[in-house]
Amino acid sequence: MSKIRTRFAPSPTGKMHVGNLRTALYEYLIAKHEGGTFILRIEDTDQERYEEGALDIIYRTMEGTGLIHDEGPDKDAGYGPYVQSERQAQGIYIEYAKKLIEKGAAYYCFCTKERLESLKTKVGNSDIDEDGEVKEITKYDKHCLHLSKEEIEEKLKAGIPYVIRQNAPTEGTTTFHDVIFGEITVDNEELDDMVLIKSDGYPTYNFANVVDDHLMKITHVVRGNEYLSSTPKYTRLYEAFGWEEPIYIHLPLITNEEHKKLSKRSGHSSFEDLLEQGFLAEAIVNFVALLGWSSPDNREIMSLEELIEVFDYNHINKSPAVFDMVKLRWMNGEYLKKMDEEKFYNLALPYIKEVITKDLDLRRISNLVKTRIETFLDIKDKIDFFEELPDYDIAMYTHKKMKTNAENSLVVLKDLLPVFEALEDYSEESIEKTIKSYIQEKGIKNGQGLWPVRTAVSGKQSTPGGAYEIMSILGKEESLRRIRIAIEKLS
RNA sequence: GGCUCGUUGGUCAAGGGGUCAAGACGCCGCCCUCUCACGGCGGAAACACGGGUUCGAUUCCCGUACGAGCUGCCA
Repeated sequence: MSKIRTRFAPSPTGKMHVGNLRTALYEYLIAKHEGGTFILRIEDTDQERYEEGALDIIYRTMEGTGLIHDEGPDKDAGYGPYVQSERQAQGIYIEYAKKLIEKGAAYYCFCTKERLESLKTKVGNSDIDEDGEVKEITKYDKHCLHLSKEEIEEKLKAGIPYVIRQNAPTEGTTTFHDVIFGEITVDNEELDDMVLIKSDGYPTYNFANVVDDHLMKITHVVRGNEYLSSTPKYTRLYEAFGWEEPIYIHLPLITNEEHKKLSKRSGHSSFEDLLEQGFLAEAIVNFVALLGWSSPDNREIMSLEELIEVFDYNHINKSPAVFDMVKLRWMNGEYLKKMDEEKFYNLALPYIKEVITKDLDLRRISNLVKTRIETFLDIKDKIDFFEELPDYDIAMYTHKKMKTNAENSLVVLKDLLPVFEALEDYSEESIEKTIKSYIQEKGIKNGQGLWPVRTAVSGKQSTPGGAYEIMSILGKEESLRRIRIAIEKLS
């Protein structure tokens, strides 16, 4: 079998949707698993939806996720250009559309918007679209198919706007094969004469895709499930051209918690949003890989390299997958825990500096927080007490499991205050030794001694790290100040 | 409405005629422990429903229900 060639073909219309990201990932994995070629093609045939900067987002996402393409606009390997608007300018699509017209598989259509509108039939009020409007269905009536050569010439010459439509058969059936969904057959009666070339001269996605996939020798067409129902039309196109169809791999949808297609507002719709929410690119990629696929050996935490090794597109799921933020958070936490200290520190630093302005050992704070967060955004709430002692309730000193209460705590803190005042060495070890010997001397439990101290210096029920770490990071002066405040509160 | 697809615990997800129906997240409990976390151990929790086929269906077939996608000169 020839070398695998897959392509990622995004439209530069905004952010990188996680569904698109997974498609790109799978295309990359399918190719790389067998040493194939992964191609980036830009599908900018919709001038209206084109957004400035969207191209940058695409490149940045690919780079950030490690999905490095072998061919693309910036790496021409002889199949270029890789940008559809440029291909359009070269007349590629119109050339192929005309070939179809010659074969009778396509035709010029001069119908006006008004006439098309009149073709629409209401479908009943049971079908309401997102805008609350009653849906209408249209099937083009092949009106222009019957125009004579002379009529067409005349209209063309007169400059009447036109589109080129596919001439789909009205009888029989069309069958195609999908790796994941198997054989799918539809009645040709269902096939609409879709537009191939728009009146602005640009090809539609439907047409450009088929032409480019063939011209670029794409072997495996990987795309979302939403294209499943239009695939028969592509099959007719391949047939009309006499081209061999690629292997189809339609991916199950990724949905939100309501089992609906991910929308822009759901907060996790794009890769960039996720980064902003404190997630790591590796974790996002890893997580998204597991939406619709699982490794044969049950591994879940996997690098891109490991994914390449074991990924098998024959074992992709059929059913839609819910994008579960909770599990993503867990996975991100796993990556954070595994990360080496230095790297974590560098990534966490900006978030730490958002809360800590005082001259504290940020490195130690970073280490404290490393195993306790799932995303970088969690850092803030965990370390804010280092910056400033919160105004806490003395009820916190009462803890039945620690066998301690406000009175006991006051005793402990009063006993310890002069000891800490006298203590010169505020290292963790030194503080630990000091408190432990007090505890031993008094014959009390660890908790009875440590709970009051930790509470006093942090003002919080729970903290990353314990009393020694906190005091040591805070330093002598601030620790003493907080203990004095505690004594005052408790007295 | 029509067409197409889907349906294993709350979520991801193995399995695919005979299994006590894996594992992970989350949840709960216990252990560790100065708190929180980490780590360790354990627990609750699923084959949508109805008919077939079969000695035997979660697995195959057909219906039903539910869900989703498509039904654009968007991709």
